[in-house]
Amino acid sequence: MLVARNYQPGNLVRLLPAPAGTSPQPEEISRSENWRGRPRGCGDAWAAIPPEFTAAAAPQQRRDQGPSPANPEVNDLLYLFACQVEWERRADPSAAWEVISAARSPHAETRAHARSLLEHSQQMAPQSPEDIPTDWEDRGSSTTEAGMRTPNGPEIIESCMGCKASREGFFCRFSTAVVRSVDEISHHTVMPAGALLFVEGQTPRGVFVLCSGKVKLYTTSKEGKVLILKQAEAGEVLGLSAAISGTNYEMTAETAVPCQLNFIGRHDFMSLLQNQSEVGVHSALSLSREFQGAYRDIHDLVLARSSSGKLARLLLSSCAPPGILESEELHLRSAMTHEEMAQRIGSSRETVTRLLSDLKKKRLIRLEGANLVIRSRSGLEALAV
Amino acid sequence: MLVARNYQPGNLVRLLPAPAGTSPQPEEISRSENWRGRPRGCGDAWAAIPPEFTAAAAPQQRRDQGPSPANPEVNDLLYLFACQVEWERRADPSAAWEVISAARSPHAETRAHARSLLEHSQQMAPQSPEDIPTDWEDRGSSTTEAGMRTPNGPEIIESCMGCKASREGFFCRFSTAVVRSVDEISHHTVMPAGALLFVEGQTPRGVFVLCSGKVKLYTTSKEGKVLILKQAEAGEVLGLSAAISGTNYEMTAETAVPCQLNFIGRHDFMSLLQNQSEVGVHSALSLSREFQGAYRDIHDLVLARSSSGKLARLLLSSCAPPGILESEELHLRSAMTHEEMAQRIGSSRETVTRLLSDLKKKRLIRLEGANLVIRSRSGLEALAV
DNA sequence: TTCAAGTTGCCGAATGGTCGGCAGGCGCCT
DNA sequence: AGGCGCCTGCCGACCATTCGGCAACTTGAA
Repeated sequence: MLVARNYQPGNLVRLLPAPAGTSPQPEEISRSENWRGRPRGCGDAWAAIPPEFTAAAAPQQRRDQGPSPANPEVNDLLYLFACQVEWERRADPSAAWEVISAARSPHAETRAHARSLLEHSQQMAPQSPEDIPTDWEDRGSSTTEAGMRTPNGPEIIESCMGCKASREGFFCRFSTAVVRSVDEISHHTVMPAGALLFVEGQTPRGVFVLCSGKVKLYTTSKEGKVLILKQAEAGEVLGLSAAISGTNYEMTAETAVPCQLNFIGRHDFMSLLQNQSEVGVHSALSLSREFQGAYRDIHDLVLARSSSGKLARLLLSSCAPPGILESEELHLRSAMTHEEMAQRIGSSRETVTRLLSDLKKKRLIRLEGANLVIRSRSGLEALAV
Repeated sequence: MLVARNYQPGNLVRLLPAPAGTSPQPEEISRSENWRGRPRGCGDAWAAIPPEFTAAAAPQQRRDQGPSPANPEVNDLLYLFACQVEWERRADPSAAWEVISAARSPHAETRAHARSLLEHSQQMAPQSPEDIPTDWEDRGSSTTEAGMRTPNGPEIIESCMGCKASREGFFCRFSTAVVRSVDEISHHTVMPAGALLFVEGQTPRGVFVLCSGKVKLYTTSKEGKVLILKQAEAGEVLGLSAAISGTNYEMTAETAVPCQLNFIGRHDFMSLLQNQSEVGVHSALSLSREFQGAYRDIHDLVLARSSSGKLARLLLSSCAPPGILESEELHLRSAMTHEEMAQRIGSSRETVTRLLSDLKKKRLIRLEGANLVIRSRSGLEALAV
């Protein structure tokens, strides 16, 4: 079983199979290693690529990019590919981090490319946790706050047996005997915000039970456009459908806040599923809920006549659930940027900005500093159709 | 167990809970009873409504329709509502048929309204098969070919035990013991094309195993716009997620061709699910596949930059799977109308027509009478991104 | 404090899609 | 055969959305 580890704030942690394949294991990348405009944190990766590989890279990039003559980004893309090759050939984690970092680049094209590299590179069999590279922790030391150990993080769950977090409706609400079996095959981990649990297109390695925290689930189009499908809450399972059906992950899972997670390898999970009917029932129930949610999303996203309805629905759904004691005014500490809202409703940043100012003009919403106030809940509901 | 029944060709059969609630059971409506412009088949339903109910209907309609003064359809909508009331008050199936018929009306508004009525009316508990109204079969006698018994229909499956249809990958591919349990709680039925198995928004009554045939699954927006989500093939289960999670059906299931179906009531199914881990595994597997398909659809439908890509993908997916011996030219006996294509890609008929003529101009496709020939598979694939 | 990056707001131009309508053609029913 | 309804194809107009770019502002890091 993996030990729960804590990371320094200010670092990005990535869960990746190591180059030779590995059970999910956290790796870090300094946030100051900004992707665009040449790497700072691991500038040697580029130089380390043998010439024959960089040469081979060129046509590969061209094919992916299509005919884009005089592309100013071609060097960056070449660099990315080189990192990828380096990562696979030499098991160099710094090269991997480079690619991962690029996958979050603000530039759609770069993002799309990095993701496609990630997708193809991670198709490896899981490996035992013992093979964690010894230098993964050293990476953190280059940042300012190296070595700090979760100053005020949540309580760490070491075992499912005495778990306080599990509540009614949680996937892991099994009978004691089953919890024990689950615990035996579990890998407990803590992830900071921004960690990638799995990437769209990867072969499934297993399932993640989200003990606490929130995880963003999204897909990316070929052009790099992002669609946020849902935000998973504590008690949900992630990657279940891919693990069960054996097909590639259909989306990417990224922690939105620091999370407690419990990883179960696919093989272990499947045998549990076959032997304990309770697990099957819970899985079927979780999948059913997810499925219904997915179809509700399709309905809302595809059949909506305009974006304004989708935006209104998004605003309503991101504030507290409609209790009886709700007044018309609803405050929501919207940490969402316009960009993120756009990604949730399958639209563009521009449209969201325009629609929000429309709503402000119509006095349906109001801005109070960083957070948004719904002035007329019923008005929004009318818009949401 | 319900007896497998056969119906006359040329009739529409609807699976409905009878007004007092019933186990799913087929009812018929003559295709010649065209909905719009006043009922022919059951014109008495309108007259039968007591005045106080038709009066009450008016504000109800207004609320649903919003401010639409001088609406020429308001009479039709009133009539629909009256049928609905009649159906519920007097258990008059002919009134129910009227509503159902309207749900397939070519007019979006009428359709939307009828569906909303259906949704709310069918929220009743299932009832035993013995309560089949005695006159349901008489209805068929008003049509030209009354009494005919499947002249050339498929072989009728009476029991799962000796079932020849079940193949590898079918949901019902259980071990012999489980098949026997399933068989005991199964209701075997045959449905002609156009039967509604369940309607979006209904409370789940159970699951349908599709033994043979094809079933269209779709959702409808408030405005009556239809989105065809998928076409289920033999061996799939329908309504699984709703039955398991207990939430309302998230879509409507309508047979596209005559189908052999096997209905299992929700209560029976759930106890089977809890007792037989095999059933849980199969359910989880089916749900996983459906789920992945749903997310693939979201990805394709929402993230596509334009409709042309979606249309190209639709054309490619509706011809034979890409075998190795495929030439560039692919014939597909497209029984799809432009309207239906539009509903599959979440677009409008107009757009599909225009895109198809574009494709013809670009010599990527060709029309050979009723069916469509793909002249350049690779060209389409390039479009499909 | 200063700089850099990200976020927001706004503009005009372009585009792709929808709406509504109309006419021709085809097949089905009477 | 005639009539009817549905499907197709096409038109112009309109609309929402997107794109690209730019400037002001906020925020966090150096």
